[in-house]
Amino acid sequence: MTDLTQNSLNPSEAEDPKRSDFVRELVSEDLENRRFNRSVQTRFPPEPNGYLHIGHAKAIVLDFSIAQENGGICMLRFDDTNPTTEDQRYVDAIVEDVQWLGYNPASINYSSDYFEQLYEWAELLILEGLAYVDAQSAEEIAEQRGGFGQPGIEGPYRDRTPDENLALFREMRDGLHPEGSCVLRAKIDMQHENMQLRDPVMYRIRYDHHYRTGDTWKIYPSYDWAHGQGDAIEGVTHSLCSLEFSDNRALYDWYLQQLPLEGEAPYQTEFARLELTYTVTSKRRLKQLVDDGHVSGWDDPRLPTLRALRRRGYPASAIREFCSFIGVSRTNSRHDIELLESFVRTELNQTAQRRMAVLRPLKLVITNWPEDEHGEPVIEMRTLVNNPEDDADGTREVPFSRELWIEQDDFRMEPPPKYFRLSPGTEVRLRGGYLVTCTGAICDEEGNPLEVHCTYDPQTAGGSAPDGRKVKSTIHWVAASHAIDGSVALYERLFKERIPGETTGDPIDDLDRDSVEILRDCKLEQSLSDVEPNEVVQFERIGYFAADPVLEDHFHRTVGLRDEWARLQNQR
RNA sequence: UCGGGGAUCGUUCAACUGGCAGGACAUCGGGUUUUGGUCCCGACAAUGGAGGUUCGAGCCCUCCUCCCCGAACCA
Repeated sequence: MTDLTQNSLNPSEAEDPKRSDFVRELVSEDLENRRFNRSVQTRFPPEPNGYLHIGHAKAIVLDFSIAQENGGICMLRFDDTNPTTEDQRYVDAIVEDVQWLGYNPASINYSSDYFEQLYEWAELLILEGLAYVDAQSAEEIAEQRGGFGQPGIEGPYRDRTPDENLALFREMRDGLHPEGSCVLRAKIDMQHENMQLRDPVMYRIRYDHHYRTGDTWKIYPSYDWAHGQGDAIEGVTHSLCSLEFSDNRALYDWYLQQLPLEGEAPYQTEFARLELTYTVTSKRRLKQLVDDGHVSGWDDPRLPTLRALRRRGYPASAIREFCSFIGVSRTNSRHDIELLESFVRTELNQTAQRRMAVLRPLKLVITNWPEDEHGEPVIEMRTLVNNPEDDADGTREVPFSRELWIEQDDFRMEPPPKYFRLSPGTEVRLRGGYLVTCTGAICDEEGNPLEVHCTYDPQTAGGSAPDGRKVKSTIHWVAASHAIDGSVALYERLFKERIPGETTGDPIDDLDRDSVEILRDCKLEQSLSDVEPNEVVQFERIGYFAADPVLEDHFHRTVGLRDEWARLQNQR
């Protein structure tokens, strides 16, 4: 189960300094001109045939914030006009994801609830001679539609009488015609330069079971015949969608003009969808990754789906902030994934509690550490700050003793230039513990360190020296006697290329086959066993990690900390 | 080929609709620091091209170039 409770909007988001964009400008103009006699209404209209991803988040944030900023409402509407591909489980998942993102739709609607109304309106168009039943094959219809620069031609059934059409259409509804045998088409203009207006299909016959209407219907409305009408029925004012629907706008308007609607009709505005570097956001590509087993499922943390980002530890607020920051335009663009990550870091830096975890352990022994009366090493409790960015998070007690685990990366037998961490003869701080000086190390035959030896300065409890001397590095540690064993999943980008598939046309070719690394012998600070499922903590000096919702002591790397040392090394 | 959109620092979003091209991320440099984190300071860097109008053009006009979308009984 996923925790969906902690997603109220930040106050800072509500009073977001008004950034203007062309959509908001349109809305304010409409408000000034009193175009609508109803409040601003928007809707997020997914088709329940897949899972929501970061691209949808942009649309969701836009739809909801436009409404919120103007005292209006935003609804969730499932555009479920295709029984072949849609399913209730997608509805459930989408509702959950929208909620997790932090939004409560004013209502949850379904295009399928309008099937009856849509059907009546279709008969109306037929009666007015604006729609006809075409008994040609899909291929024939496509052929007659013409092409870019070539006008279409009118088919043989175009001039049937309204009565004939009505009878035929009712037969279609009643299941008297096989699938694919005929369609209802709007009678517009086969020569129109906009192909969308070349007698578009309004209804097709499908004998599939619809997940909501069951077997009630044998005919299903097309997207265009359902969408604008759904908007109108619901009272939508501003119908926002992505750029590829630009050409559909004329049809959207045409349909609404033919119908006896009250009040000003909604109108459609298109904007550029969100693309990100090093990932894909298309239902088809995502489905392929899942179906072909390139990832473990729709919530594989390497995916850009909302459930994956959630599992990975991305805060909903960071996604929201990111989406409103990037704004909205009509330019095809691809944002750096780093920008999203920087929003995640900014949020998590403020909110995530700090803990110590050693991912690749190396034993460190403090040779002059005292023993108790039984000859056992003393266990000393050290007090560590939970979050330097937020005093309210308080402190915790962490055991410290003679034998500790430290990160393999934090010791070098022969330190490279600029290496500030432990090496023979150097002194470092064990965070919140003591200053220790390395006296040497036991190595295997190949020279790999097995155990590092240090002496500690008893005067430096807490980590500062009374004489004021400085050390160049602070490293994290976990007491060997109290460490819990855990595992960690380190994620890299799923794709090696900035624009997956750019060169070959197939993103799969750019898949990084090693995009996840599981570390199984990690040593975790005791308190890490208390972390709630999906909670994100910072492993000091490493990154942000989300507790797996089911696996014990397993963490997913949300995002790493910026790493100056790694950058230095890459420079050479 | 026709129709519809688009083009501003490396990436993106701005520029009060004709008045010194700004921010964020990234990069580079510096400072602070018990996280090589955070924070702070600084630097780099752009109006696709050619004409025209204007005192003045990213913005207006003309031509050109390049990119995206459109010929499902998908959405």
